[in-house]
Amino acid sequence: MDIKTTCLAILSRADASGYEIKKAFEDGPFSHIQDAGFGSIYPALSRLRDDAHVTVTEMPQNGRPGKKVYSITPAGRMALIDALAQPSMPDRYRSDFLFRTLFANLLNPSDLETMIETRLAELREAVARMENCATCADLEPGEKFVSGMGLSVYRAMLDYIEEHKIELIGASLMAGAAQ
Amino acid sequence: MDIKTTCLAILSRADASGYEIKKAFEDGPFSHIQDAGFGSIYPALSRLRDDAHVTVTEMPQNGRPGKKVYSITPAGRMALIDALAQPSMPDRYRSDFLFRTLFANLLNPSDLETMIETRLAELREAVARMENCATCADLEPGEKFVSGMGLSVYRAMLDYIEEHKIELIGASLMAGAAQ
DNA sequence: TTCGTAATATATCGGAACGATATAGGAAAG
DNA sequence: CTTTCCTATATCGTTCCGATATATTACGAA
Repeated sequence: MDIKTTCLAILSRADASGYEIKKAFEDGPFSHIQDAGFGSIYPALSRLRDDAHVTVTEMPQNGRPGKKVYSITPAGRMALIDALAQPSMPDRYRSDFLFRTLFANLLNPSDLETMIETRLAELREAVARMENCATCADLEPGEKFVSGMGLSVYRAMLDYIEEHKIELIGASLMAGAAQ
Repeated sequence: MDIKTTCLAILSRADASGYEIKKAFEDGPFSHIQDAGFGSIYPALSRLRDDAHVTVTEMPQNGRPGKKVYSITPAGRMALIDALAQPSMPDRYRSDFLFRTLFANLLNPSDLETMIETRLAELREAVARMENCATCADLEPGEKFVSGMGLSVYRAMLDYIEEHKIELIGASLMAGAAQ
């Protein structure tokens, strides 16, 4: 899914500025499954404007740099529907954390343990945040599905690490003793 | 984790050609957590050679374009250990599939169902492949940990989609009827 | 009060990475 | 016998992303 389509999709829900699109990637239901920085969003919006898939309305905001609100056009909506109907790219997961665990023998055990505990804390926080989500009751079906999937996956990771971390640390201790 | 470090890590296990490094990303224990194409690997190897972190031995292979076997140097090993000790980047997950489900209302129900069944088939195949893994018994601890985590996560996804797909398709049918 | 920090807001640059593609011989399959 | 697949290296253009620059408001701390 390229960034142009992603921006179009967000704009199909509501008009937004580049900044608000960025926020949608950070906080909203997209946060766990897509990401984009300003360096991707602004060029994408420019190209979408060139293609007449969005229009821009500049709103002078008393002093502050004028807020540029982007709106999807009918042509943009058609392009979006077309792009969404195409076969989807396979999911991609990149994990520095897991890559490092593969080379746990090159890490000293205390660093490894710190790394694991940090990850556990992050996962616990993510799970807690998603469980106590105030707006979770009145989400629309698609958002509920994605959010539920996220929670389910985070729980699986959390449980797995808690159950098996001891094996990993044990192996690291033995590797250190062998040297 | 940049590609240079990733290549170094693979070379720390065994000498390899660029092609073999690519295969390690496709088949090996790395396949689910890191990826790189030739367009990333070859420039990375060139830069590693410039930094004296690897050496190259060209093996003329009776006619075929000479195989270039890369070996990690002591300096490379130190750079690797240094890089592995640094705090890890947060995991990143990108899913076209889940992004599309967020916009299920823009898809027609039969396309949506096809998409979901395709994903279920992929997940079932991945789980089956990991369960019947011939070499799983004699994996080293780090590889066992990562592989087990992968299996656990794939199962969680599979179960979740099977349990909740009906809600998603139902919502899509209603959206179609409303139009 | 003044200072610093965070939030709002847009935008660009350079480098890293990726997909597609070119090249080429050997092996296996049809 | 010919097409396709596997081994193997390499580059090119596009896309992407992190870092950075700029500017104003607001709020709390020193």
